[in-house]
Amino acid sequence: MTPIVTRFAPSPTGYLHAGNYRTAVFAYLSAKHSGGKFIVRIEDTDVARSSPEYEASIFETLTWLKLSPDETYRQSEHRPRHRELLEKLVKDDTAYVSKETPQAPGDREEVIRFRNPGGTVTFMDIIHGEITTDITDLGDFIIARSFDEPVFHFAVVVDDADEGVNHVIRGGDHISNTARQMLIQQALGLPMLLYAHLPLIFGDNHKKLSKRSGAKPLSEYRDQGILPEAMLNYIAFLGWNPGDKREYLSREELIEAFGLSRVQKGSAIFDEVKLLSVNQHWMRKLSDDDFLAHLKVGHRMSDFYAEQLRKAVPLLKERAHTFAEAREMLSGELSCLFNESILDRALLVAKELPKRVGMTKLALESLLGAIQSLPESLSTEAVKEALMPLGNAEEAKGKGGRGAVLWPLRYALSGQERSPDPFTLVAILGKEVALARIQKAIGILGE
RNA sequence: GGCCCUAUCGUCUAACGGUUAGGACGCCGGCUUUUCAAGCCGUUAAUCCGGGUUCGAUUCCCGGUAGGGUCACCA
Repeated sequence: MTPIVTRFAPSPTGYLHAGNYRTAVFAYLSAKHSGGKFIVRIEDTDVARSSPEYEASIFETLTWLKLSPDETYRQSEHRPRHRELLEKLVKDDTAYVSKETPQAPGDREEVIRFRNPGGTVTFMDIIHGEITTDITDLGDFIIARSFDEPVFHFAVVVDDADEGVNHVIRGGDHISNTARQMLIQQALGLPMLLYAHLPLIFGDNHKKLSKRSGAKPLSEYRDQGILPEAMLNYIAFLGWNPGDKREYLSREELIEAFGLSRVQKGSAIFDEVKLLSVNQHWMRKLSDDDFLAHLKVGHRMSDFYAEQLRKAVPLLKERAHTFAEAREMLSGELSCLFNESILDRALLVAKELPKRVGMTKLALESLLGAIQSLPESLSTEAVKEALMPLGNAEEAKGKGGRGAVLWPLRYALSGQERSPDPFTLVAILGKEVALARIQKAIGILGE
């Protein structure tokens, strides 16, 4: 297979969103799969709208997502070359300087127009097959505002040729631009390119994802704690699949499996819920150390906190879909692992009081003994083994069943309606803390 | 509106012209260490419509419908 040299060509007029990113991903994957080149070219021909801030943010996001380009260019750096070819076209009379009546602010009195030969242009699209466009009603389209200010269509064609691009992989919204670009290309005697117009990605509103329609900047997903692996995996599967049953592929596996031939024709809707589940998958694959690093909780923490945090990692992996969510859990449903003053007397009493304070107290007291005789280093399994008999005994008696002892235990330890199961709590809290909390609960019940 | 593109469960998708139309995510239900989460099991749910071609169309062709894209001195 011939190596694919392609480019991702964002204009620095906004941040990257999932729509842009997906084009970048498919281009990147195509290039890497074939052993070719992935070029990033900043299309900043529109000086008025471009900004260095956006350019920086684009590269920053690309770096986060690990889509490193083999080469990068800035279109404005090619002005002299654009001018040279613009002059050539005018000299050949395939383009001409045209007097204009400005229609809008910023419009020039003179622009360069391409002589439209009329008729139709047909090209073979890798994804869609043959596409024919009628160019007659395009008229003599503008290719530059002046010799030093080429318009997108012109600059793209020239740059692609100069950079050795052989495949144009871009969003389907460019289909109608292709004909005029090919016209310029032919006039310049440049080599033909292969085109792959990707189906668009829609938002919930079933419209093309765009800044305007409120597509989130990718940086927001980063801040939310979405992993680059997850983003890549999810996006790659929007409009493509490997042809087998696999759903979770790493970067390397994606590069290996990717091919434009399996790209979907129809557009797809970006589904955050699915993204979340893909992210959870990748979070779980992280080592505990890496997980902790991604969690980014305060650098200065007590030894106790650090130790508890480490023990909480398996619980977080089990529960959280993002790192932001994990952080919330740390101060919410998992706070009982860190905070000493979690017992809420009102709740404890309210839940158990009306009928069976006595029973609850008894259950807690028997638990006390059982935990006392536990070894110092605890595993959830060992705790369960030691404490379950108490629950089973209760079960045999009927009435409240295991819940009659398990629920008070869990509640005495967590002080919360929702928490990890009681055995895990004992194991993570340790004997000393567990005993203290149960004592305290007994005290409250005794009042 | 002109031109162009597209059309399988709610969503992402699979299916050499022959399958009980499969999977994943979500939803719903059940089980489990009477919570939450996770896990396991299960249920629900789709070939847009109409014509062809064919022994046989999700699949090929045409028409319709619907959705989308594009019609800049933005990219």
